[in-house]
Amino acid sequence: MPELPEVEVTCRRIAPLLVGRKIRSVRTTADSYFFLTPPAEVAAALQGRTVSGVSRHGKYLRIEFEGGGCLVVHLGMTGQLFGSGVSSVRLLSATARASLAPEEQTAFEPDSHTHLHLRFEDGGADVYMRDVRKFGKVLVLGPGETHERLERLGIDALEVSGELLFSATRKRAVAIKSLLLDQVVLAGVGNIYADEALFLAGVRPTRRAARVTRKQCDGIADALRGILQRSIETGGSSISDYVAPDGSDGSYQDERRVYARAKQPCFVCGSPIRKTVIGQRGTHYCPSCQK
DNA sequence: ACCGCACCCTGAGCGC
DNA sequence: TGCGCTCAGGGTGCGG
Repeated sequence: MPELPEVEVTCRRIAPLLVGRKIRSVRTTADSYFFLTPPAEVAAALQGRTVSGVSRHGKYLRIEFEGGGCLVVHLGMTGQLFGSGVSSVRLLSATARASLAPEEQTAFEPDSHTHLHLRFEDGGADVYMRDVRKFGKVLVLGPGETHERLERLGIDALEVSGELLFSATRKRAVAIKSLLLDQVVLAGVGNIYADEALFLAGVRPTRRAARVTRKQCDGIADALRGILQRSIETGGSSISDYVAPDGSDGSYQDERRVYARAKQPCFVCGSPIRKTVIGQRGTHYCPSCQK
């Protein structure tokens, strides 16, 4: 489940495969709500364009073109952006990996979930976007054009401060966790990092936002920045049953304190971690450490 | 303006 | 073995 760190790592790894290269042709799947811009228009808009850069805001990626305009990509829950070369192995789903013998794992073949397939004039590695559940999104923006979804995004979560959080929480009746997940307040935080940050800050996720103190807001902001930064450093791994054979993948999953640890002992006090539901999302916390 | 909830999708895991 | 059920969740959009 890609959140800010996973998107940042994807951004850094995909950039060398895109920047400076001219797109020769684009293959897409059939139209679906995955395509905010219809697939035929995406293909037409990308063909012949040269990528000038890749950037990220919150969980959104922008693949920018020389002469203006860009392709906006959101990975949703299961989105993957990767090249046909060395990086493909790490970015395939656990299922796809498990079904392949180790010696076969370098040969990715586009499947029905591969919604974009980019080929380049230089004949080098292809680039794929794959998304099994289609919660991801792609859209094309012309030069200077914007989109409401992007306009509304709050400050990137790596830049969050206690002051910002404090002012955003005033008069808000929602659970503090729901507020952290609100991309209009803060862009990039997802379910895992919200739970982890609230644990580190010692704040119970069900607490109403308006009742969180200024000091606690400072704690949450510090915890968020620290966790996101640390996760990027470790490769931005998300929670998964899969363990990379070579162990070279992101390892943040090994550092989580509460997420997906229901009934297991808290690392600080030993109390069993509790699981509840907030805003349709599984929520994990220590009943003793988080007030 | 704000809040809670249904919904989009597919695969994994479970019980029978 | 295989069916049917439940769960996972980012984000939108609806009704209250």
